[in-house]
Amino acid sequence: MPVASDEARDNGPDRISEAEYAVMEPLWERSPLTALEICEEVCSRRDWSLATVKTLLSRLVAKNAVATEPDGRRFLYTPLLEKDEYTGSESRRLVDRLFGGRAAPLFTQLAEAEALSDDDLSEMEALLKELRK
Amino acid sequence: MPVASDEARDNGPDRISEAEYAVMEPLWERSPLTALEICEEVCSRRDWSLATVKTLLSRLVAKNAVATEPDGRRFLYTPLLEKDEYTGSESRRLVDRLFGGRAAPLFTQLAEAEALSDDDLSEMEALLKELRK
DNA sequence: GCGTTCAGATTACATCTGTAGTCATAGCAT
DNA sequence: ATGCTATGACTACAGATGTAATCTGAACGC
Repeated sequence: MPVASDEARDNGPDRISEAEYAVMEPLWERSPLTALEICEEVCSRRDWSLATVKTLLSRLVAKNAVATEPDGRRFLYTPLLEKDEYTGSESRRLVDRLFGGRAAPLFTQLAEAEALSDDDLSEMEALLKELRK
Repeated sequence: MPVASDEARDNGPDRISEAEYAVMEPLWERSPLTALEICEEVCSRRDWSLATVKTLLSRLVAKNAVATEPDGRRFLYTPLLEKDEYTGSESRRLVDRLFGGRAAPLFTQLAEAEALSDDDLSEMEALLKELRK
């Protein structure tokens, strides 16, 4: 039986790296998944070997970002860190670091980079209206 | 006379790290600056030694993000990478990586994280109106 | 039962980052 | 001229990250 690492003491949530994020994505789509299933999702896209995915998974477990559940001889992996939690904190970090915590300049920046589609504009208008209620 | 590193071959602009970014900030405020002047700006804030700033500066030079100009026995440093260039590409990266290139979900995310001040909302309204013209 | 195989665990190793310390040298002060 | 000093260059080194290869042991096939 695979032994769940006795470490992974409840430390605050560590930051997860870009490669690790790529491994989280399939888990956020659907979980639990096995290492192999995750590899099927990402290995071709990123040109990784299964071993790489396994390494990243154990680091994620060490960081308390995913949980393992034994299933026969292997593990099923489930995210502990929610996607929104992650994207939220990363977004916040960016805004804090680059724009002094103000969100508006970020969107100005994106507008200048022509990174705002018409759909984006409509959705943001709607959301703004909502927030203003 | 200080010898400009013969490296720094014209490679595309490398990514700059968080610590390096901290060194760029004073340069974006005002330039050129000496290493010491930069240290005066950031060393206390980040609790760094002058040596650290110098290391970061040489890495930035190697990455073609700042230029040096000899001034007697020392260097004057000037940014080559513009602040907008940097914040723009970082913002874009985030949106691409975390939100599939769509800006609206980022906005939603920030709203949910209560990272939007009233000022932000007003500015965003103005920005949207402007873009819609 | 017993070997094969497939999982996770362990180890590897180069690069990047954060954070300095030390070396070498060009100028300045005397 | 000459030694002191300020400055960039070089060196250091631990931890994070990207990217695996190898080891070890349990499970399945026969």
